Amino acid sequence: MVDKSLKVLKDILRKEGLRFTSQRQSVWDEIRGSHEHRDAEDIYMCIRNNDVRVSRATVYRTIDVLVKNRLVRKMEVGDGRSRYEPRLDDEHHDHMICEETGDIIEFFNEELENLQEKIANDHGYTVVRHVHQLFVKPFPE
Amino acid sequence: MVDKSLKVLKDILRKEGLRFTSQRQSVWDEIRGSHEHRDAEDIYMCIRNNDVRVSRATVYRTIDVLVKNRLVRKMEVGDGRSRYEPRLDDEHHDHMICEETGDIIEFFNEELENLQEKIANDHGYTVVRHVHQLFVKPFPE
DNA sequence: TCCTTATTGAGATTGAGTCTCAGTGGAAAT
DNA sequence: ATTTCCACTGAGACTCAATCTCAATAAGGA
Repeated sequence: MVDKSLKVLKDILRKEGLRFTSQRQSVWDEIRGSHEHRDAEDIYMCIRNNDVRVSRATVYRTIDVLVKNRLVRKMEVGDGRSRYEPRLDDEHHDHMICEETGDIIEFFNEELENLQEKIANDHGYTVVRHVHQLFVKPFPE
Repeated sequence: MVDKSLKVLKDILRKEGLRFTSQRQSVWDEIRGSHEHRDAEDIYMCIRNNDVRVSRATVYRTIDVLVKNRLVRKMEVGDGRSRYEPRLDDEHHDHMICEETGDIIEFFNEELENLQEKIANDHGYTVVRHVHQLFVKPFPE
């Protein structure tokens, strides 16, 4: 598990002609280790709390590499801070954000995906990626 | 047309207990006058170029009022600058953003809207608002 | 081990957006 | 029309996430 993820990272760095460093490993480990949707500062602080020396700049730089290589997904919730989540398995999902509790629920709907592609096609395009967020509230009762 | 939009603005300001000022009128006129998706700096500069004295702070403050009162829709494209568009008629639409040309195409699909609500309902929520953006590219050839 | 050069960290910088506060002006009351 | 109150404005300071700079460090191939 750990070794496999490590290999994934090393392979990507090699492919990109980048060096494997302990900082890059720490950032990847930190993001991979939880499925929450975390911001860069949180990731940075958690790494530091584990007594690993790393700078904010390196955290941001490493995240960029991970996002570009699809190991991490970047998302905006609307408060100015980007959130990150690992994407070990390549399954895709969208997000439902509760405006009352801040909870983030993941969902996936095949029909929705197909509909999107159809709409794009109708306009002469094909979908490269998409952002779909439902800002919701619990049913009254 | 102009008078009607002006009345809409005045009504909202009155409702909110706010005063009608020439700056607020300028900001509303500027946004209302084009259907493009513009950022605050662009709106600010265009007003200044029309020889109207207004500050960035006032542009931001006025946009907030307009957004809160649903005269203007705010959207993020992912580059850190919010974009704004007028919503005179209350029709809703989503956006398709071409990653090659930067073109922004508006679209609306009833089926999509219903599907979203259904998905939220299945999780015990109701949709308050949503963000749906398709980042697309033209079909090859 | 040596050597090249990518990487790092500390801190400066950027840039969108917000805040402060003294001066201005809208508009209600007279 | 004048007064009076207090919301509004502008200039610029400030915030905060994210990026950049550059001297020092450390991969990792030879």
